[in-house]
Amino acid sequence: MPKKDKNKAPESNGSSIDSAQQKNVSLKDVAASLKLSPTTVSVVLNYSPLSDSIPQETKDRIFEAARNLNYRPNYIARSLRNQRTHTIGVLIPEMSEGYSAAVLSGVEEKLLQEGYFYFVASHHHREDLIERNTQFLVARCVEGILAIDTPIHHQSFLPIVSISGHDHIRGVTNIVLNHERAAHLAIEHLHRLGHRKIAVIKGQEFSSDTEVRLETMLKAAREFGVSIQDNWITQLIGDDPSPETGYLATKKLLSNDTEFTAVLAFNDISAIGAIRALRENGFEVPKDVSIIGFDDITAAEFHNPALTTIRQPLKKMGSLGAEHLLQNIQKNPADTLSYEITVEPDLIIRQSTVEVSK
Amino acid sequence: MPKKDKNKAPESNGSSIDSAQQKNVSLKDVAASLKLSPTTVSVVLNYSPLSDSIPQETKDRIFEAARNLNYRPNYIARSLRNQRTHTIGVLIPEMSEGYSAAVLSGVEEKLLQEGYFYFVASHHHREDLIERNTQFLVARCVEGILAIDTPIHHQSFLPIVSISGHDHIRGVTNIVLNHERAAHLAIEHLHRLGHRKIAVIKGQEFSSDTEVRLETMLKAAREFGVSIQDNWITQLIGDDPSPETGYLATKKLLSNDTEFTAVLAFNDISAIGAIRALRENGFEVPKDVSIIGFDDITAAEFHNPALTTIRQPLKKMGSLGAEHLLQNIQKNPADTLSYEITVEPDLIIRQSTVEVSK
DNA sequence: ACGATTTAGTAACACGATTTAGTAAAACCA
DNA sequence: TGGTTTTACTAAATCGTGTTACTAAATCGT
Repeated sequence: MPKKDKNKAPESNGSSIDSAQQKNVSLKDVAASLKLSPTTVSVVLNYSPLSDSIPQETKDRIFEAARNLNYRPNYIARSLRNQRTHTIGVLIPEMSEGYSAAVLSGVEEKLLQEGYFYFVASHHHREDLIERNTQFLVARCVEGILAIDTPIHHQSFLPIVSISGHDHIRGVTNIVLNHERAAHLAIEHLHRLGHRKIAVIKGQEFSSDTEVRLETMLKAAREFGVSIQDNWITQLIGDDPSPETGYLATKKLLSNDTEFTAVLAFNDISAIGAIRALRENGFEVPKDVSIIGFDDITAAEFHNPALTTIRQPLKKMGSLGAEHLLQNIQKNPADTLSYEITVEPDLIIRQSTVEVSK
Repeated sequence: MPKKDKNKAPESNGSSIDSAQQKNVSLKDVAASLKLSPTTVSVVLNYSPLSDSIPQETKDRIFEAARNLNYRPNYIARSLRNQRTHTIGVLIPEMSEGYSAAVLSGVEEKLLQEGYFYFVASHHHREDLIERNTQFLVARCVEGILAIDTPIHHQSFLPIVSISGHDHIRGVTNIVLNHERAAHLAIEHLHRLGHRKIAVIKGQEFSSDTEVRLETMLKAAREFGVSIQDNWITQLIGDDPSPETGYLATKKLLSNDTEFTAVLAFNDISAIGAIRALRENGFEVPKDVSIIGFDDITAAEFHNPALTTIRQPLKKMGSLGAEHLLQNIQKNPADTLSYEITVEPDLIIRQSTVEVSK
C-alpha cells in the first residue's frame, strides 16, 4: 500500500533551488507520474531517434511533467552510462597571479560555451603534486588535461594540451608564443632608443618559458649588436609569483655591476619589483634605466611609470588551449599527433622605456 | 572462448598515465585477475568492516593486484552509488582579479586537503548567469555552493556559504569582514594624520560590500569629526575590475570639487587608478592628496607609491568559507541555520598616506 | 483476409562501484 | 555428534541513465 508514498512528487512550484525540493527527481519519478516507463521518458527527453514513433501528444505530456517536477538529469548517472563527463582538468602552478587568472578566464569562457566544466588543481611547481593531482584528475574521469605553465613528462592515454609548454611529447599539443618575434620586438625597441647595454632578469628554472625566453633574447641581441654581458644576467628569486622575486633579483644584479642602461624583466610582475629596487638604489626609471616587462597583465598599464611590455594574448591562449583540447577529445587519442599552435606577441610602448641619456 | 580476451589485463608496469594503458581497469578486472568476486575486492580495498573476516594473506594479494594493475576506483561510479560527489561549486564574479584569485587559493588549499574538488563558474554579476550556473552546478551534483561576492536570493536545499555576502537567508552562512573595525582603522589613521576632509570612492552597486563599506565609513567619520561631503562621494565606473574603474571615478570626482585632502578607495585596484587620475590633474600622491586602498592585494605593496591599505585576509576567508561549507555538508541541511563568521581587518601603513600639508 | 509494416511503447541490461543478505565450509562447544 | 558460531567469501540489488532488443496492437497493401 505505501508503494507510491516515497515517490510522491513534492509540490514544488517555485525556483529550481526552492527550499521545498528535498530530493532530486529522477527519470523514474517523472515516468511514474505519467504511468509510463523510464525508457519512454528518456527517449523523448533526449530526442532519441526512437522517439519518432511516439505521438506528439505523449511527448508534450512528458515535457510538461518534466518541467513541472523540475526534472534535471543526474549528470553523474549520465556520465557513468555514456562514459563522457564533459569535464576537463586544469593544472596550474598557483591560483594567485595575473598570469594564471588571465589564461583561466579564456579557458572558462570557451569551456562553458561548449557545456564543459573544469577542475583546477595547483601544484606550486612541485613534481610530486603534479603527479598526484594528475592521478586525482584521472580518477575523476576528466576527458582531457590542460596544463598551464606545467611541465609534462610522459605521454598519456588522455589528450593533453599544454599552454606555454615546450616539451615535445607524443600526443601533447603545445600552445606557445612566438618567442623569436617577442625577443625581436623587445630588443628592437630598446635598440631604437639607443640602448646598447641591456640587463636581463630571467625566470626561475621551473618556469616553462625561462630557457627559450633567454635564448631568443640573446639571439636577438646579437642580431642588433646589443650587448648582454653575463654579469648583467640575473634570475628571479623566490617561488611564488610576486614583485618581490624581481626586487630581490635586481638587488643582486645591482650589487654586481650597473653599466647597463635598460633591463629586460621576465614578466610584468617582476618588472614592478625591479623598479622598486632600482629606485632604492638611486636610479630613476625610466630616466636612468629603462625597463621592459612581459605579459601585459592588468597592473602594467596603471603602474607608475606605466610599463612598456611585450604582450602575450593570455586570455586567447587559454581559449585556444581549451578549443584544441576539446577537438582532440573528439578524435581517437591514437591519431592525435603532437602539434604546435603559435600566437603572436605585441609590443606595448608606455612610459618605462625612453631614449638612452648617457 | 574469447571470454577473457577483453578483460585481459594490459601489461602496464610504468607510470600511472603510461601510454600502454588504454582502458581504465575496473574492480571487475582486479577481481578476475585473482579469481575473486568484485565484492571481496571492494570490501578489502575500502577497509570495510566486512573485511575483518578476510585473512591477511588474501588482503595482501588484493592490494598487490590493485597496485600492479594500477587500479583507480572510478569516481563517477562511486559517486552514483554513494550519492556523494566530494565536489562543490564555486560562484565568482570573474576569474581575472587579485580578489577572486586570492580567495580561491584559500578555498583550493582547504578543499584539496579534504579530498574535495571544485567547479568554478563566473557570472560577471549577471543575474541570469548566476541562476544558470547554479542550475548547472546542481545538475552536476555538487554537495554545496560557495558564493564569492555573489548575491544569493533564495534558500536552497544545498548548503551555501557566502563570502563577503550580506544577504540574510535561511541556511546560508556568511563569511564577512568586520567592516565597523575596518572603517574605524581607516578613518582613525587619516584623522591622526590631520585629514578632516575625505573623499570616498564607493563600489559598484553589484559588489556585495559596497553598501556596508560606505555606511561604516560615514559612521566612523562622524565619530571622528571628519567630513565626507556628498559631492566628495563618487562611484567606480565600469564592470570589470581594473584600475580604470577608479581612474574614471576619480576623474569625475575631480571635476566636482577638490577640497578634500585624502581619498578612501573601494579597493586597491581602483586606488591605483585613482592615483593615476590625481597625478594627471596635477596632484602629487601622497604630498597633495593621501590615498588609502582596501584588500591589500599583491600589487599594493609594490605600487609607487606603496599603498596604505586595509587588509582583508582574503586567503583565510577562502579557507574558512570552504571549511564551514564542508562542515555544513556533514550536517542535515534542515538544521543548518544561518550564521555569520567575522574576520578582522588590518591597517597596513605604507607610503600613500602622509600628514596633511594644508 | 492475411502477411508485412508501422506505431507505441516496455523489459532487461550496462556503466562501475558499494551494500545487504546470504551461503557453504570449517571450527568450536558441550 | 549435533548444533552454533566463525570464517571466507559471493549473488543480487542499488544508484540514475541510456540503449538494445523485444512485444503487442494497429494499420497497410494487395
